[in-house]
Amino acid sequence: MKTSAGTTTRWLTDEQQLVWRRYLEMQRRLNTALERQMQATGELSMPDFGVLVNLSEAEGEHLRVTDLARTLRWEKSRLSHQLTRMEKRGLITRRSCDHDGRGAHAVLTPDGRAALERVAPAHAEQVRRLLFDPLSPEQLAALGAACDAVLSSLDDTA
Amino acid sequence: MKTSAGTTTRWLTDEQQLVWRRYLEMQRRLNTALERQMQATGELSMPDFGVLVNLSEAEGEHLRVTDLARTLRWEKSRLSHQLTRMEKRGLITRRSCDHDGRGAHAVLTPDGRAALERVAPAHAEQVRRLLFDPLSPEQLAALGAACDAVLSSLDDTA
DNA sequence: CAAGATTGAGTCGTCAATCTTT
DNA sequence: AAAGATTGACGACTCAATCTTG
Repeated sequence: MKTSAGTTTRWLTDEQQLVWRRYLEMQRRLNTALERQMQATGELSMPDFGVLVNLSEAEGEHLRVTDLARTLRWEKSRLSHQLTRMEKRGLITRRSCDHDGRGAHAVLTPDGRAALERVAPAHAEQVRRLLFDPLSPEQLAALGAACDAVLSSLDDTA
Repeated sequence: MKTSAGTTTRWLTDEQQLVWRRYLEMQRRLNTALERQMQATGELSMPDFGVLVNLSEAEGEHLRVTDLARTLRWEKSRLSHQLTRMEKRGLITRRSCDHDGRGAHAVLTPDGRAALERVAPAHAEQVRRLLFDPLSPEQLAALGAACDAVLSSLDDTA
């Protein structure tokens, strides 16, 4: 785009511009591909999958909603909506908390666990194939370092 | 997650797992931060911004809907919905095409251009600050190379 | 029938408001 | 009042269906 007059904005360099657009495109196409396959192999969305993974890794396959929200770094309302949709489909149930009248637990159902196991292998394969296979070990390390650098900078700001 | 028995799935290595989760988190938090600032400084979303940038860069500040969809690599229906919302807010208008009765053009309005110019400097600053400032030149190059590698692999598959 | 484009239904996500329990 | 959680309204995206013109 063209710049407006009289400002001292520091724009992106040409290389940064290019990388930024490529990054956005990669992100979107990767997401689309993953979403589509997950939908096809097990009628799950990526958010569904994230919730199911976390519950399956938890002791007793259940978690307090707050803890789950913190682990996923999701907003409470987003998680609540998500759990409502997943409950409607029988992937999880909600159970009230013993020691805290305000609290609630999300519990993995057998159906939820089954869906997860149905989907997980193909998902792992696809992530490997689409993201990691194309990367050299150095590029993998660089990507990891880049994520870390950006995340800690985000932590400082926000 | 735990693996089911009897399969030969090749899972991700520990390092890949870690990078993948960090990548997902970076992606989401970066998007959230950018969306929020764009909303705050100019009542625009990232998709709005993408459309406005492309129109502003086009000859005469208008594009055929098909061309715009191809440039953005968006599905037609997504773009159509997006244009409807933007038209309702006065950021663009639609004009029918002279030489093809089926065609339509999306045209940047003065309001749309104003919104773009209002938002662009802070957006560029933020992308630089959140993504590029934390990266060394080597990391920038590596990220670019990683995007290219993944994208060309996606091109081969899809 | 192909291509260009729009529409409708359904899911996902955010924000602000709400309700309950501590 | 603060913490835990839910709800409603609205924007964003996908898929399938539709409409119109070539």
